[in-house]
Formats: sequence, structure tokens, C-alpha cells
Amino acid sequence: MAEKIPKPVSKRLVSYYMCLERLIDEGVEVVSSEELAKRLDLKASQIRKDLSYFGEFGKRGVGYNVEHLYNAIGEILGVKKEWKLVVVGAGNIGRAIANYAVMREKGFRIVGIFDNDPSKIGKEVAPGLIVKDVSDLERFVREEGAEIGVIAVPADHAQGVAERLEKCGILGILNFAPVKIKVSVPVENIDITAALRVLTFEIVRRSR
Amino acid sequence: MAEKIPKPVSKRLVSYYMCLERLIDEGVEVVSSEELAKRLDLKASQIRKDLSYFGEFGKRGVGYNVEHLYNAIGEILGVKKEWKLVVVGAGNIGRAIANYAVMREKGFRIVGIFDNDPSKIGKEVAPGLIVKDVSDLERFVREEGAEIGVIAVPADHAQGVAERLEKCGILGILNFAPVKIKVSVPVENIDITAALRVLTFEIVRRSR
DNA sequence: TAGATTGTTAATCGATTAACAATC
DNA sequence: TAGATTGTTAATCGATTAACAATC
Repeated sequence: MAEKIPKPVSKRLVSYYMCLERLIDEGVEVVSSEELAKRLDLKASQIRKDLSYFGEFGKRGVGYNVEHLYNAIGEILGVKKEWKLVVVGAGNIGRAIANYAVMREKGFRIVGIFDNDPSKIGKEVAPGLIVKDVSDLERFVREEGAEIGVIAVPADHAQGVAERLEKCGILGILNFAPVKIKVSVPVENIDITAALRVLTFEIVRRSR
Repeated sequence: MAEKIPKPVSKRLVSYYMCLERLIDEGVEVVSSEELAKRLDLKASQIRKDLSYFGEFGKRGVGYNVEHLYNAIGEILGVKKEWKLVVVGAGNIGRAIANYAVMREKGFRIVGIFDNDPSKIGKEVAPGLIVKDVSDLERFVREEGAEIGVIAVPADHAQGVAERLEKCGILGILNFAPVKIKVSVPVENIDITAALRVLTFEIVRRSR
């Protein structure tokens, strides 16, 4: 331990967590790294290695207690807590996020949504969620103690919004704008157009 | 050349393409790998190496002609063409995709959207886009010659939908459901909840 | 105890980067 | 020509995997 954790581990950790959730639903109580590997299309040794960065969670000769491992990974991922989100941008993506009920179930609660378009401000875009003026962003984030900022504004506004979020104490950013954001807090990017381009590249490549 | 292309190259290729688009907007005519690297936060030698898998695009001592490289990468990515998409699932995500105008501008045209919920079928969810019964999916895909399927259904239906799409000749899948889909065509995954979990993991990790 | 499966080490594999000859 | 920057090789770095001792 105290070893450096390879970057791909975090994504896999999330996939382990989701797989264990499913195993709990199925009523499975104990699972081996081999069985997990089969379900996730990975190597068993990779799963054991990944887990070893965080501790020892299994019983030799037996496997992993599903519920115990699930809780342990949940702890590592910061799942316990309810996270408060603000969404900046009330266009298509912002509104879809605001209405994406699954997030709430998983512990991500949207506490505010903002836009600079006067025709959008004041509108209720999801049950109980009224679009606020983005000029009120900083005050709101501080008062509500929001921790995650979701950027759903056009590309040319994304960096500016990110800097504002960073300054008022946001801990992490989920960015839907197709630009590389430079801030000191962690950023996760979701770029639908980029994903489509990677897909068409793969399609074109295979057809040769 | 004829060398195996590392997996991360495709994502970077897309980022080069987007960066060159911006450079064209800025009126820049020639760019060095050094300048590109600075903008994308990469190493210049990585960019040169990546490009070398596909050919020679620069002039030694000079750099790359922005427009020429842009077109060359566009060719590699399969950008020229207009791609026809069908969206399966007319919930929040499906509808957001249907309304995401940016995609159309980039050459991704949504030709159909499907659901199995009778209360949704027949509704117009985007200008000119009426939700169709998913039982009509196969016929429609074949007749329209749709190439890309977007899966925006709940996790437990995703694999089934994917297999149906595969069978009727879809060339690639963009999957929003939080499950690993097993088909022989290329799949790109977008999982918002998973991205949020990776983000909170990073937040929790840094706070230690 | 015998069989199974973990946790961990060491070997392998793949991707990135530095360095430099080629050449504009 | 001299200076700059590419394309490519070889060295380095990091991640994955096989193998196995530890142990349930």
C-alpha cells in the first residue's frame, strides 16, 4: 500500500461497485475474483491487484463477501454521503441532467440550476427546480454548500464558469462542454460528439 | 505503418481534430506539434508519433498546414459523411439527444426515435421527430439505412436492444445505459453516474 | 488435511517520451 | 547555408498479467 494507484483503477473500481450492486440484487453472498472477472470481461488477477491498493477484502480459499466488498468500495468511492450538485446552463443537456432521476437515487442531489438567458430564468425545468440567474452562482454555492458543479454551457463559456466554480469552493466538476478545462479541482469530461467521433473512427477502421 | 494503433490514439485524434477546427476559426494557417501540444496539454513527440500511424502530414522545418491536417484527420475519423442515427428510448436522455442541435451541425442526423411506452409513442419530441413503436425498429433501420444506434433505455433492456440493432445492420452503438454491452460492432459508452463516481473518488482521495 | 482462492511478486506487455537523423 | 521542425528509433515508463506462496 501507499503505492501509486494507476489511473485506470478508478474507472474499474466504479465498475466493480456496480457489479456488486447487481450481485446483491441477485442474492449472491460470496464471489470470487474469477467470477467477477468473467462478468466484467477482465482478468481475475487485475481485480485482485486493483483491490490490493486499498486493503485486503477477501478470504483466501473462499472469495469476497459481496456486501462487505460493496460497502468497502463504496467507502473508497465516497458513496456514503449525499453530494450536492449545481448545474450551470439550462439548455438541453442541463435540463436533461436536472430531470435524470437515477442520479438522485445514487446520492447526487441537484440543488440549483443556473443560466444567463433571461427567457430561461424563473422557469421550472424539473420538479421544484427553478432556473436562477447565473450572477447569483457564487452566493448560492457558498450558502448551499454545493460540492459538485456540472458545466452544461457552450464551449466558449466553459473555462470561465469552471474558474468561478473553483473560486467559490466547488470540489469537483462534471464537464459536458467540448473543451479541456484547466482548474486545480478534479474534472470529469463527458463529450457526446467526441464519443461519436471515436465511434465512427472505429467503424471506418473496421470496414477496411 | 501497418503497425498496431494504441487504443488511446483514437481519443487523441478526435481532440486534435477539434483543436484544428478552433485554429481554423482563429485564422492560423500553420501549426507545429509543439504548439498543438501546448494547447492540448500533451507532449509534442506524442502528437507526431500518433500522426505517424496514418501517414506524413507535416513539412520538416515548417510544421503542419492546419487546413490540410484538419481534412486528413477528418478523413481518418470518417467525418466527411453524414451519419444517420436512431435513438432507442424516449426518456430524458433520449429526448435530450434528439434535441441536441450541435450533433446535427457535426454530421450526425437523427432519423428516428423509438420507445415501447404507448404514452410516448406518437409524441413529437423534437422538431419533426415523432416517437415510433420500438417493434418497428428493425424495419425502419433497414429502410432508412441508419448506421448508428443510440441506446437510451434502462440498463436491463440495453443488451437486448443492442442485439436487435446489431442484427439489422447497425454499424456502431452509442450506449448510455450503465451496463457493459456485448456485441461484435463497436460500442462507445457514456455513463453519467459512473463519471460522477469517478469524480467523487478523486475528490475523496485528494482530501486525504 | 486437501482444495480453493487470495494477496503479492516478478515478468510481460504496451504506451509514452527523449533523442536525433532527415529534410524543409 | 543555418535554423527549425518533422518522422522515427530506441529508451523509459507504467499498467497488466502469470505465477505462486500464504492461508482460509
